[in-house]
Amino acid sequence: MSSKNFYEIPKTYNPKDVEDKWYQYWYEHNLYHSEIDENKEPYTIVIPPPNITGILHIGHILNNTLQDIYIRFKRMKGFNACWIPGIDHASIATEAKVVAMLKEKGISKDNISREDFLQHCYEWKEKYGGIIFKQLRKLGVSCDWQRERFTMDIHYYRKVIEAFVKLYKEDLIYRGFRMVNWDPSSKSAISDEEVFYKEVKGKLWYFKYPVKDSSEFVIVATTRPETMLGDTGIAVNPDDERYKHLLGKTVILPIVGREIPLFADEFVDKEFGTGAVKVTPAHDVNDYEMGLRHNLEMVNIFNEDATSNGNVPKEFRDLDRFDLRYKVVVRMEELGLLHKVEDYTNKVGYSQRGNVPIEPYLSEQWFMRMEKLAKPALDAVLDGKVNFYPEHWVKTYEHWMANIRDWCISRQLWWGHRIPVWYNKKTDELYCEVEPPADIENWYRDDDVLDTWASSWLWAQDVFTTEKEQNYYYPTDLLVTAPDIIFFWVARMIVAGMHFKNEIPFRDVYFTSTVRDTQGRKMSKSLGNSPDPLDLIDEYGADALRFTMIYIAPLGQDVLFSTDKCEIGRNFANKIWNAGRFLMMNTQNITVDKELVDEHLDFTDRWILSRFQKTIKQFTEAIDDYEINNAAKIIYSYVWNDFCDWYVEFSKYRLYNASDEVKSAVLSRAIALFEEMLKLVHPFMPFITEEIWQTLGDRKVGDSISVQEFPQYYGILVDDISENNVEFIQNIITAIRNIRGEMNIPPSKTVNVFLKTDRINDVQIKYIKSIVKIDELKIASKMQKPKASASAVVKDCDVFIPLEGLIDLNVERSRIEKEIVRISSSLEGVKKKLFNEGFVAKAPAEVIERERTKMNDWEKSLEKLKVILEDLK
RNA sequence: GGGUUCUUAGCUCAGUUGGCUAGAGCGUCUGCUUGACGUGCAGAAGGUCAUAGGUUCGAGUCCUAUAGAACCCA
Repeated sequence: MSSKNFYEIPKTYNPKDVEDKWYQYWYEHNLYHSEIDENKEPYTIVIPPPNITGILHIGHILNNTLQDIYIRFKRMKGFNACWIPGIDHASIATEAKVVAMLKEKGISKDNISREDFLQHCYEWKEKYGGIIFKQLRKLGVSCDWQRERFTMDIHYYRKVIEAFVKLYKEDLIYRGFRMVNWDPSSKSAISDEEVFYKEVKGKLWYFKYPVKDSSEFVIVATTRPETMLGDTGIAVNPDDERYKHLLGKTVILPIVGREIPLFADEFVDKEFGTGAVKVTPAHDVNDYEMGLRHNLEMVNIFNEDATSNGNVPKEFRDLDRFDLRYKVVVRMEELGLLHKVEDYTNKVGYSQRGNVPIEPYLSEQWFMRMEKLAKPALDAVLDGKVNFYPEHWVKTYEHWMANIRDWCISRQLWWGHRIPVWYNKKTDELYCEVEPPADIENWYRDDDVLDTWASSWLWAQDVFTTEKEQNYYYPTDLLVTAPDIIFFWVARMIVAGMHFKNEIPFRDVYFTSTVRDTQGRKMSKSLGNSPDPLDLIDEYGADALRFTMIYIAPLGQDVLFSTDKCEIGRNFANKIWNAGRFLMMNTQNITVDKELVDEHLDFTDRWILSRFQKTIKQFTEAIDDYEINNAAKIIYSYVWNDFCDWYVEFSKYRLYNASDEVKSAVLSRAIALFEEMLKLVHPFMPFITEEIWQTLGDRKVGDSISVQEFPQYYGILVDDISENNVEFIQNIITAIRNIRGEMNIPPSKTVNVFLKTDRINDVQIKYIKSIVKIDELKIASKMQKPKASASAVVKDCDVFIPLEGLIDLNVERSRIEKEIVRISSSLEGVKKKLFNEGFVAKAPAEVIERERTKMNDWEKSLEKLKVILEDLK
């Protein structure tokens, strides 16, 4: 967009021509690299590291646009802005992908060594791990690419291991044989947080268990008949009269033939089923607790993949748990012991990763003691050292932290940070250190790796590799993330920060909206309702997508997204483009210095300067308060309404009529203001603002709008008198347009306008005439309403348009009547207030004053309108 | 079952410590090849702020209850 070739500037903005070009430029000139600079205050963001298995989805767009807006804004504000990108090794997800990939090649994980398997994982990471960042570059993110990190980097890996060793030595990590959530698909334990509950329509089977030495049966109800093979007791509520006579007796477990006790336990709900429940301590959390209380045998009937093992009768072995269920039910029916079957809906725990029902399973695992660790992390948030936006997440956080349970951190996987524990082959002695034991041949190492979240919890601190860097950049300033990982990641990062560094990891946390489709459903691959962000960028441009997302995503609310909403951003980009196009067009035959010159300043100039100052202030405050979509609306409205609709239109009068000297001053100022405006827009729309900025002046190689100083607010430029003067003519212009519209006066037709006012000046008159087509403009402080004219009453001015032959008296009468009704009802409200003694006595003086002014204005208007109406009769 | 949030124009949402003549975008209707832009310009229609009480001079805003929706935890 250079002044030399205006006629080549396309009428519509085409992002494809510019976006990749400028990203390349920023990258080549290394504009977003940060180094320690003691003279500058740092502003730091660490990216929530995407999984190496992930691809870009619409949620990433929102999340990363927000981060980019803050980092660009702060950079322009003069901070040493540092945004650290990186990726997560995603232990369980990646291992599943690699296993599947190997399977396709005919390789089984069981047949290759751990080292070979890890080699495949690293190859996978090299191949796919970077994809998401290539995609993010299309979005324009201003990360510091020299600082890209990976959770398995040597430095980071070591930090994770050191943390484990430290916690072990502090007795905050222990090993134990416990019931855990078992994922049979990955054959690994998972944490409580990785389980989600699904409502499943199933059955409730009623089995008859014969009481020993009796003809009686006890009927138990169960949703999981297959587990009966592992039953070791029957429990009833101690208050249940139905079973009191059976307490202390034993029952013969059908199929198996095991003799199991019938006992009483408070836990049993008399209302559920028959009031008697089978107890399977090895395969149910509650039964496990009961088993411990009553010293029951624990019979594990499953292998790691949830097929039946050798602890069940021969013919039931090696069956998948669902086949086993079928077979048990059939056998019970054959035995005449199936009492009845009911439909039953219950909630079943599923593995988040494998999407299969989890199996409560007894195994040896590593756990982190959370209670003590959680306390300082909870306080940090409650005391406001860490701030959540929106604030209401504090309660969720508090609830979780206050009821926290020990965290199962071991995973039976290979890909990840291997637990730094060795066992002595002879003595079983346990050795936990960062470095292996010296006599390594006498030891074998724990096979397990750590839960991925037990590595990423150090992200905010250990992406900085030296102490000096940590001291400078840490704590970071802002974390932008989705609320669904508040426990997984946010909470644990605060725990890690407080424990290892005695310092918060970040000051502010921005929880993003959930992106949904227009029917309110979450975007998901399986629903196919998730548009590919790259397609959107291709169709609308990255700037348009960024702006749209922010514009429709208020803090703390879900956002309903659809492809066509991108038009908001695309149209806005086009508007900016054309405002620039207009200004450049006018530089064709005139010399301009593109400065905010003082020469030939009139009230419209002072008005836009004032409006711009207020916009800077409101915009900056909105960003500081994390009201980011409000900031988008503020800049949108300034650009579109103030700058384009009014200021540009005002400027045409002088650009087309005035002397070269005046033209030059007007244009200089307009361009300078436009350039300042671009800086406000830049954090939202980096590409188009760079494109226009670069061509608006002669820039040095390597210079960029993204490193210019952000516009400052100067209160001295706020000018309420000029704003009032512009509002005055805006009201008059709007009134004239309204009459023309409602009276169906064709645009080709010029009209005469009479203004009854005593406050208008010559300059204002010229602007009015240039904007609305007027033949004759007659102004007087005293005048009679001309015959057959349409009228409007605005503040300080009556507008009359003589319309001999064009006026429809009925239309005009109803216009005026409508206006009378509108004002009357408002006036009534104000009068009610002012005649209320309580109001006058108790309301603040300024409020009363405001109401009085309103009443006076409306009374005057009403009076005039009534006279006008009378005249029409 | 416990917790959090929401209910304002046809749709999606603003509305900051109560002072409102309740706003915006999209959509709808009318007119417009006006020398930046039809991805545009101008004008218009459209709301008893979920319901019922309460506090207050004054409630979309605060409190209580009810109804409905969403999410999180068990």
